[in-house]
Amino acid sequence: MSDLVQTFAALGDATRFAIVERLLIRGALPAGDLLDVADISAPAISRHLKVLREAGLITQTVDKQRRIYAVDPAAMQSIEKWMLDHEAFWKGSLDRLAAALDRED
Amino acid sequence: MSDLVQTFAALGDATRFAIVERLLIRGALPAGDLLDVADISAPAISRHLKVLREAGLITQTVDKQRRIYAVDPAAMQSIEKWMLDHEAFWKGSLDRLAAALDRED
DNA sequence: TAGTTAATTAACCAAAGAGCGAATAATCAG
DNA sequence: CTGATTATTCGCTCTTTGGTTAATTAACTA
Repeated sequence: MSDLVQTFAALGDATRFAIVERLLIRGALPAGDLLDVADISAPAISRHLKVLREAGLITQTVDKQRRIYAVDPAAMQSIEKWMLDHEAFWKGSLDRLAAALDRED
Repeated sequence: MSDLVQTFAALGDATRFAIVERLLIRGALPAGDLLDVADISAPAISRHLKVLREAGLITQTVDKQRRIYAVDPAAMQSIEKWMLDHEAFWKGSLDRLAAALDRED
């Protein structure tokens, strides 16, 4: 599986998406501060964190008995790169659509 | 499940990702021109197309007995919007990293 | 040392997902 | 009408995934 596919797969779960969003908004957080993103058990959250880590979306640093998680900007950049690689197709299509809508006036 | 999560989930499969990539590069194609993106049966491809359609990533138009598929630019744009919404965090982090690397010279 | 906090790993179960071959639907060509 | 083409839906199996509770690891507190 290509890296990007794994990245998308990791984001394709509501709980993991919520974890990433919170980390994007609040910055680095210990696992304990992520327990309430969904109404599931701590082990379940821990497993989601592992999936995100293995997909390269988040990094883990150890501080005493705490594990601090943060989004890895490189993963976000790889998504952005893919979008830019295909920008010519989808962005142009939107421009043409906007132009078509304009002409309807 | 939020629309965006469903979009990511749809892209988080190697076969479906390959279908979307081909459609981005070549533009609209009939189902038959997508059969060889993976070494699986036609029914399997058909099911993947259905998942992509239900996620809003591709559109289907009927032409005689052919079904023509194309990427929906709106789906791509919703991904791009999410990236931009959080750009301040991850893009800034990369800038800071680049600056730090520059200072190492 | 005993107890508490923070988080993970282990063992297990149910549901979802991805594959196949067979059957079906719809159109086209003779 | 018959047969070929294009693509889908159906019924089934097998694997993966996401959840649970219980047990474990590691560090802090008194």
